[in-house]
Amino acid sequence: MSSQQNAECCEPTLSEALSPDRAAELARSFKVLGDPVRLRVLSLIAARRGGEVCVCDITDAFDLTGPTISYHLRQLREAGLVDCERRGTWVYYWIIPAKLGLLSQFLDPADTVTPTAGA
Amino acid sequence: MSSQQNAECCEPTLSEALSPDRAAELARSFKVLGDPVRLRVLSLIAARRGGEVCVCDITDAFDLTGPTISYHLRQLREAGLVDCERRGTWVYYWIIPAKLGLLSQFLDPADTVTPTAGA
DNA sequence: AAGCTGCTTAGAGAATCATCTAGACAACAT
DNA sequence: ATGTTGTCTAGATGATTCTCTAAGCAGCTT
Repeated sequence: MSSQQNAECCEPTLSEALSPDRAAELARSFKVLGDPVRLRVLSLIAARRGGEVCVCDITDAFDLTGPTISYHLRQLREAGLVDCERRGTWVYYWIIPAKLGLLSQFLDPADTVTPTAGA
Repeated sequence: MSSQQNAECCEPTLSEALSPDRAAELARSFKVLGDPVRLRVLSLIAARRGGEVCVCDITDAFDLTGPTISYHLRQLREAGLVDCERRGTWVYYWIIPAKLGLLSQFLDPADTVTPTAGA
C-alpha cells in the first residue's frame, strides 16, 4: 500500500499550470476512473450505507468473472481510491473520500478561469 | 459537436447507484482525462487568462508532433471538455466549465456517504 | 486433515490507444 | 496563381488494457 509518491503542499487545480510529474500522477487516477465497470464498482461501494461492501456482493452485481472484478478492485486500490480489509472469509472494500475530494477539487471550475468572463 | 446523448434531469453523484449507461457516459469523460498529455493540455488552456489558447501555443509546449496534439485535442473536444473556433489562420481552444463541474460534482465526497461515519 | 468457498495471482489473447509519417485542406502573402 | 504556414485526417505500428481460464492461497467446516 502507500501509493502517494509526491505529496506536495498544495492540491493543484486546473487553473494552475500543471507540471508533467503532477499531470502523470493525476492522470493515473483519472485513468482508473475511466472505465465503466470500475465506475459502477466505485459507485456501488460509495452508495452503500455503512460504506463497506463485500467483494461477493460486487461480483454478484456484474456479468463478469471473479478475477475480472478482482482486477478492477486492484486498480481502484492502487489508485488510492478504495481500501480493503479481510475479515474471516470475506474481504470488504470502502472508498477513500480524501482522494476523491482531491480529484473533485482539481476539476472544480470554481477554481478555474471562466472563458470569455475571465478575470 | 453535440456530444451529450443522455442529458437527464439530475447530475449523478457517486453516492447513488450508477446505471450502466450513465457509467459508460461518465467513464468516457474520465478516460479522456486519464492521459498526462491531455491533462496538461487542459491545464494549459484553463490556466490561460482570457481562457483561449491557440493550437500553436499548445504544440510549442510539448515534445510531440502536431498530429499527436491534434489527436488529443480532438479527444478533449469529443468529450465535451473543450470547444474551439477557427479565426483566420489560427484555431483557438477554450474549456467548457459546465462539463468539468459535472465531473467535479460527481466525485465530490460531500455528496457521498463517508465510510465508518455513514449517516 | 481434507474438502469447500471466497478471493487473488498468473498468463494469454483480442481490442483499444498513443504516437508517428505522409498527405490534405484552409487562409494568408506575394 | 503560387507558395508558405497552421491545422487536421489517414493509415501504420508498438504499447497498453480488459477479459478470460487455470491455478494458488486463506479461512472455515466437518
